[in-house]
Amino acid sequence: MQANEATVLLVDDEPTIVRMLKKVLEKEGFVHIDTAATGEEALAACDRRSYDYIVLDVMLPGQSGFEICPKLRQRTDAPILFLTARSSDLDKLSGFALGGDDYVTKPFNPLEVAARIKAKLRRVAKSAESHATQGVYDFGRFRLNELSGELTVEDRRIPCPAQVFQLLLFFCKHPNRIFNKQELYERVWGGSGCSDDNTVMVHIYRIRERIERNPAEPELLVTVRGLGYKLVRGGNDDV
Amino acid sequence: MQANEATVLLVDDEPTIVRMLKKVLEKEGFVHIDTAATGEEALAACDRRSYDYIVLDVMLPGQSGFEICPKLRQRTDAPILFLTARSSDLDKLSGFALGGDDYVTKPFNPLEVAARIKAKLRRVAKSAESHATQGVYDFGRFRLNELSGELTVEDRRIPCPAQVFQLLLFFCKHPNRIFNKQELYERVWGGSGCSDDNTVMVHIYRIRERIERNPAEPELLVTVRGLGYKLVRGGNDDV
DNA sequence: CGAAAAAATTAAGGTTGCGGTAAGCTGCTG
DNA sequence: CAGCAGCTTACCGCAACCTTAATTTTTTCG
Repeated sequence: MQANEATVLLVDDEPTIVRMLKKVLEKEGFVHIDTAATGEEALAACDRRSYDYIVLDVMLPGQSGFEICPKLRQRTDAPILFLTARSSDLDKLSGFALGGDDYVTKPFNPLEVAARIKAKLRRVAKSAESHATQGVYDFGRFRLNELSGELTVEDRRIPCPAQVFQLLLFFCKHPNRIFNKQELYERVWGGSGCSDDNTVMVHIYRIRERIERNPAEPELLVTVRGLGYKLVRGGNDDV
Repeated sequence: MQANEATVLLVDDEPTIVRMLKKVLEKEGFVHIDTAATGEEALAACDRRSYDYIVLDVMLPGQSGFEICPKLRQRTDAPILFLTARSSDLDKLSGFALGGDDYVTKPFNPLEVAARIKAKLRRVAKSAESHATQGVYDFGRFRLNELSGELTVEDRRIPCPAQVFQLLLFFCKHPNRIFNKQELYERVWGGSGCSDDNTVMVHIYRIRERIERNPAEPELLVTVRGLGYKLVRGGNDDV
């Protein structure tokens, strides 16, 4: 993905910052840049179209960036970069539990932001090219082949029943993104009936006992208390 | 297959997308590119001539891409690449059901699409080449000759009725890939009528009693409960 | 052209593994 | 310390699957 094709959304309530950042990004080759001043505007923008990258200020009027982030995640898989004013905000970013992919503290160097966006987009494009093609999802420790329906953990074929497979496949298609039980039930089981949290939970467990080194301390399919679960893709991320 | 020989069909109702994609593909060396704005047009185009690759938007006026795909499959074996707008559509592509071979989410990089098409065509060309002994599928224990319609198991000619032969041939053409009963019925029998799972199942059994050492414990044509059936082939895979 | 043979489909019964449910337990969190 | 969210285990019913058999359709051949 090149800068001149990517669409970027800037979310910040301070016009000066937005203006400056937009200017720099444009100079750096980005042409599709939208802006939003509040979290609500950002959500609306994401409903309207789909972005390749989102820059999100933490301090926003109304709902904070932290509150908005999970809601954005329901709408898009795009990488999110947090702008934080105080370094204490950083504490809350531990493990990027909210689904963020990067962060920068104010005051920041706009060129650095541009560079990070470019780097991430390059990486996404590359991985999209190598993976997904042929429906093979490789997470290092385990590998899932969508077409042959095979799960391989540490080079060993592990039997995987249909429903477990479907759920794991869903996570593989949306790595690093948090889903709560309702969402999972709706999107994997097919929506219809009222969701059964427990059913989802049991299947989460069935995935873990297959792919985790120690199911009691998940490293791949981690739970984010109060928000849901996410499949973390480690490896090639230089934050 | 080279880009300058392949014929490609683009199906999308948004003229801007079609125009852009066509332009990029032409720049990438493709010369035979047709376009269609609806599923109906696409079907008509496939009746008129045969394509090497089809790019199919999911969101189409009238019948959706998902609905069109099986009907295209009755007319052609060409690889189909789905363009999906929302990532939730992706869920429906589990197992690339419906006969799709690849997918890309909007907004997409047209160069990536071009690259995928080229890669697939290269792969198809290569596998067609390696199967220099045309229409002969050798699975070690058994061998199927498409042209002469002969099935040989452990060097013994085994009589094989038409429908059984067709189904086995289909599996041979797509080794290691899972198909459920509906898919099999649509793609081997010719879709139209509502699929009869039982018919497929009986024919699976007919195949097994011919090629398996012990039909009760299939090793070649295995069932993946809840997902479907697949013909396993040890070693080299070109899915 | 009609009867017999083969093949395809439909039907029926038996088996099993999976998926959902529930229930008890653990450990955060306020 | 109480309450709640999540973990873990075990169990049971059902649906997916297999297999055989009957019936219909197609093909073959006298």
